[in-house]
Amino acid sequence: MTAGYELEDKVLLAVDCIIFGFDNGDLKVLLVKRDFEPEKGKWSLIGGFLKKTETLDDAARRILHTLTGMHDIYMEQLYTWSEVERDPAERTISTSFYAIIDIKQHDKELIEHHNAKWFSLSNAPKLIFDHDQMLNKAIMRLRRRTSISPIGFGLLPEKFTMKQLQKLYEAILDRKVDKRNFINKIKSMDILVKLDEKDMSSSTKGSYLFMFDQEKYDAKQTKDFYLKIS
Amino acid sequence: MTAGYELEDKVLLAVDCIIFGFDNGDLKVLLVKRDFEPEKGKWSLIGGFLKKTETLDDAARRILHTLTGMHDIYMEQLYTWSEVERDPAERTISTSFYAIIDIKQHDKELIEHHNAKWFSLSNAPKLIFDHDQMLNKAIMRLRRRTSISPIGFGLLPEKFTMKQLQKLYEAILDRKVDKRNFINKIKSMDILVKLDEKDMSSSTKGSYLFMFDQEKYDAKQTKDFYLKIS
DNA sequence: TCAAAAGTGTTTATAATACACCCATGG
DNA sequence: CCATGGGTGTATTATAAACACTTTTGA
Repeated sequence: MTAGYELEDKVLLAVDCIIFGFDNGDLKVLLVKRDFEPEKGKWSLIGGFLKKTETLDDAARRILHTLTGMHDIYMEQLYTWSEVERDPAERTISTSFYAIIDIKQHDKELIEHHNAKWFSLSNAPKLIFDHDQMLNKAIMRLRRRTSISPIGFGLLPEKFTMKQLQKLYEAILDRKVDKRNFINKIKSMDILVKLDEKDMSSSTKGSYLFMFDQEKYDAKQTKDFYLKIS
Repeated sequence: MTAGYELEDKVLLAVDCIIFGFDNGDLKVLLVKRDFEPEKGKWSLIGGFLKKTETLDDAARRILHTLTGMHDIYMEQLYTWSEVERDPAERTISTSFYAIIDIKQHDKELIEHHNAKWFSLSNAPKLIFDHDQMLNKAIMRLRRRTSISPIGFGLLPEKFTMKQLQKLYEAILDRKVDKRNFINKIKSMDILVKLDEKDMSSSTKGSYLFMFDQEKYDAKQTKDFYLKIS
């Protein structure tokens, strides 16, 4: 069997990862200082090149791990960018992926990787190539996702307060939501367990801690379940 | 300036187009008989390879035109497929695009291209590689899009009846919708103009013809406008 | 005159939104 | 005893869904 592919152009396929982090009410993005040309020394998304022996998802995981030490991050494919001059050095197509994680839970992994740094969305530096476009598209996608389906585990400590959860939504959606409506909505979703424990760190009264109920959450995920935050 | 890209793998980047067609209440997909190895003679999506000098969108348009004669079709990027063994002949990544068109308006262009053929979704043949997956993902995306935002121009004749529009939605969503709710909804969107003309071809009473109001439609498109069909 | 498709509104249910006061406690 | 953040419920509005009869006219 001979394939008729001999005359076709081959190109470099890059992967760029947009990692959003949530910490203390603030939505951030993880960037790295590029250590090779072109644009060496400038800030960029976490990127690298696909190898022939791996899928794009594999490549994204490998690159993320190499540049930041993080592992077990589920990333979702976002878009493939193909402007001819997007990388001035050579014709390169890039597929972008994104994920959102809890910064605290991954801080230790990151400490030794001094090239990677968290930036608040509001004061992120200008990025190389079309990475600003990628970031924007990722923000849009994240907002849409967030407003129609509950945010998963792993973004908050195992035990968290309603206030923390609300702050998370507010950070992603970039607007305030009504406390009572928010709580009612979350309750109606029935994916949280209220604990007897209280968090005393931010008030005299203390606020109840909650956990995600993995089973209920999974059950709902499979259906056409959605959440709309007022 | 030297780029540090020399050691990276290069791959073939393919483009596959999923063209949905609507004709007479039936939703179809356009397939071609492959005329090169591997899998020569089998049915596949409309595909080809990216050239170094074009974007993916350019490539999609070029390939669609080459294989079917169609032009001026706006396609939306769907997903990039990268399983290592997806094409057994050589490592190939593929970005898929989709569009939906009015079959009647493009029939003439297609007549001379005997390799391309419309198939109803319900009895499409098995496709090569991962093309069935691509098709499925495209159907899902099309349904979601359809249920949250009005379908554009170009899918129906310039003048059309409410019945035709309803059939279009029903074909895409693959379920019946209530006539009165549908009409009320469409009216509330305020993007159609009712003409004085009637279509007499399907009843003695005749049914009014409508046209899209391009300006109103564009205005709404820019907003967060959406439509939900009961 | 009747068959076949067109056209038309109202009621009900559900979901989204707006909104304000009391509670508990450590200092 | 009071300042601070925690906790709670209801009324209103908007949207979705269910539902059936009358009109027209060519054959």
